Amino acid sequence: MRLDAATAASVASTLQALATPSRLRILAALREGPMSVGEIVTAVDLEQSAVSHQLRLLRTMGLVESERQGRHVVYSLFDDHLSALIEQAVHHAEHLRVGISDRARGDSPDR
Amino acid sequence: MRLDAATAASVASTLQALATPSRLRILAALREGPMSVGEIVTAVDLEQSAVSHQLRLLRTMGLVESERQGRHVVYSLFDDHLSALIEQAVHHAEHLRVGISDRARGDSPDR
DNA sequence: ACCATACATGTACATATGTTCATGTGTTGA
DNA sequence: TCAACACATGAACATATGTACATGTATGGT
Repeated sequence: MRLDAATAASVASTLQALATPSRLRILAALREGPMSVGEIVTAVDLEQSAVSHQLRLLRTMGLVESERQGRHVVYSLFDDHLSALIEQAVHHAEHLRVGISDRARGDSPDR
Repeated sequence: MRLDAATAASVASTLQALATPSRLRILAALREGPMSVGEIVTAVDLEQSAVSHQLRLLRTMGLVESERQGRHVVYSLFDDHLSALIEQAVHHAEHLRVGISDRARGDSPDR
């Protein structure tokens, strides 16, 4: 499979959206169903500001949608393809982690 | 699906390896089979130094393996799971690109 | 009208990341 | 042994990225 530069850039930018702990947790949580920002904040344990910034990014990239409900804004995954991609990515990535020297920062829970 | 911080960090770091155009192209090329560094350089059109650096990263993360053959060093994907992950990631990511405002990073618009 | 709630946005900043340039290391052939 | 080839590595650098802090905006209750 050879990817031309444009396709690679496009796909990479989408993958980039899944490639950070905070966004991955947000997206994984949203797989359970639509959630308000407040619920997401609780689910991922980040500052509200940080969550909003990441949601904005995900929204700009078309991975999530938002809808106002009263004072709340409810976010949801764009579609089932994304949900499937997340599930498989997590599944495969965890599988790949078997017996890895992993000196790359896959740790440090705090921050 | 709720991911704890440690799992999210771990999976995210793996996904990060796929989330850059250069590495994605390298990995996609390697899906066709083992290749020497020189062949990879030709395939992805990057400087040899840049390719070596990325290969080193991929190797440290356990995504690729290398074997010396004469003056050449031949790289290959770690296993079929990775190959499958790449294929699906590309496939899904391209599908997600349909009708997206995609104001993020360099790519061609379709709207 | 006022205020609390819920979320968004601007700014700043420390850190991470990818590439290039220069140089080092290992291997083959003459 | 020497030269070229193939690749790795170190350093420097510009840029991208994620977060916190401060503040702005919209909604609902009283």
